[in-house]
Amino acid sequence: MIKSRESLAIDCNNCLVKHVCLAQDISISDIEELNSLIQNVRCIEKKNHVYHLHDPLKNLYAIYSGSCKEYGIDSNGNEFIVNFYFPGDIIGLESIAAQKYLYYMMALEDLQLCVLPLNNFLKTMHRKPNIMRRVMHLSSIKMQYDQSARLGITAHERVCDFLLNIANRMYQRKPDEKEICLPMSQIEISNFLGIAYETVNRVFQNLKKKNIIVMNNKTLEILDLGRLEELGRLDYSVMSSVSPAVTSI
Amino acid sequence: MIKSRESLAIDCNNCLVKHVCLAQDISISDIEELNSLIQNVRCIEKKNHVYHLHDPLKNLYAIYSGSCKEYGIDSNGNEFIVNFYFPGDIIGLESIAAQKYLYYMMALEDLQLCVLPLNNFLKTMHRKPNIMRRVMHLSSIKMQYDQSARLGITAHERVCDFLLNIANRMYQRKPDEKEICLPMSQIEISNFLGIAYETVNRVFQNLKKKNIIVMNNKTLEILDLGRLEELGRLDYSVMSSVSPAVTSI
DNA sequence: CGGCATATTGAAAACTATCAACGGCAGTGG
DNA sequence: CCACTGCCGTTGATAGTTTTCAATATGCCG
Repeated sequence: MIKSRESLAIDCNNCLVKHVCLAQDISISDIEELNSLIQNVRCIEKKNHVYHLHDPLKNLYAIYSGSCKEYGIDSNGNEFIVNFYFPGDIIGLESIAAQKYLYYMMALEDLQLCVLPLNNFLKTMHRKPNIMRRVMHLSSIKMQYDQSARLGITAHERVCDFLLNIANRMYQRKPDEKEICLPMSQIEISNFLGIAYETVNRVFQNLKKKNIIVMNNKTLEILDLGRLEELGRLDYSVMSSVSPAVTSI
Repeated sequence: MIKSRESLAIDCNNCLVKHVCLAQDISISDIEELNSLIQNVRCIEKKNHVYHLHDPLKNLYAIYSGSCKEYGIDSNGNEFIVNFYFPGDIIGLESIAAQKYLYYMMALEDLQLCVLPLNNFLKTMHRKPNIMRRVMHLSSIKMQYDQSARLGITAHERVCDFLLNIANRMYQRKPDEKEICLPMSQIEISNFLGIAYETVNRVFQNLKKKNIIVMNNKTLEILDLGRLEELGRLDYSVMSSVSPAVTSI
């Protein structure tokens, strides 16, 4: 379950998502500092947990591959999904203050996580001001996405904003990929957006009928970005101009 | 409009909200570092802007007194409120990555803002690891609140969660105050929550009728916290146990 | 193949937004 | 000082959207 980074030949220098992760804008010598900080990779199979609510927080994680969902259980015993995370995202940031994880984190696909021991990470930030700046930068982007992820009012707007958000983040990661793989189910999307899953499905059907998107199975392709943006509420031009880095929805 | 901190006798050591701001958990000698970093206070009258969308980001601000709203204009020209901020909150964090402000920030009441010049602030964080840790801590709390502020599904849940969120934050600031002053209008609450203002009003009327809250003018008192929590979705016990510090909704 | 989770669709019920009207209150200007 | 104006809060009636309930289809996994 835990493997050495070395055995998997994982290195911040040749990482496919370093441009959205810690290593962006960091000098070669400082990247070595990251490489020595991050010794291990945790591998977690689909549907397994990275951590549970209230587990003591010892590590943050940077997603090397795969995706996961962050969720809690409300007072009625129902799951509520707080966020989805993708390669390059840092997970655990919102739990630092509490020193224990505030939510459950479950793999949606098989996950490879670069392990960031929190205390050493803070020491590294202190030694290397550029890494500290990079962490502030990534934190800032996460705040920006968290604040604006849920702004749409109607179910249509919410679903369109969700698709734009995901598409935007995927574009940062792989600008050439037209097809987006959605690792979460429609039920999970509906849960995240706070609307009934039948409604999510109907909005998807509607967007398909208007030839704005195509979907088969889990793959999504956006045919008409302009019209999707008209139907959503957010102006994503600001977001994409920020930087090629994203931490969360 | 800009005054020296000295002339107003403002000092992190005797600040009324230092326990939710930067100075918490910081040694006396490091607090002097904060005091020398923060030379000025910006005073802004009610309904005036702290900054506008796309202004270059040179400063963060710590709210010394007053409150403000963060908002944008959507593609239809309508205002959408992203967040509310109160004394002790740091504003501007989500704009660091973009190096320009991502939203408008308007005073809801007369504001006094401690000015944190960003570059010097980053240098201070580098010099003083405990201050860096404190900033990470406050960032973490902001993420936590941003993620969980909007989780309710129905209008009732959303309004109740909003009240719990505000009450929680006010309790951190003044544990003895039973009455909460809501500096924003019902219209602004409805805008923030993404529901019609008539609906917000009806929920308030309903909560009053059930003797869960009392409201006159802008003051709110929660009579039955337990029932309010039942009606909301979030479990705020986790939040309040985190730490006596909050950065945003 | 069987069993289970997810996706899809229709119809009815519930909820929320919209439209409209009115009262209160503060600020403005004559 | 008082009328006037505009913003905010309040309430009812109606229209529109979304949820809920129900039934069926599809796809995945052992």
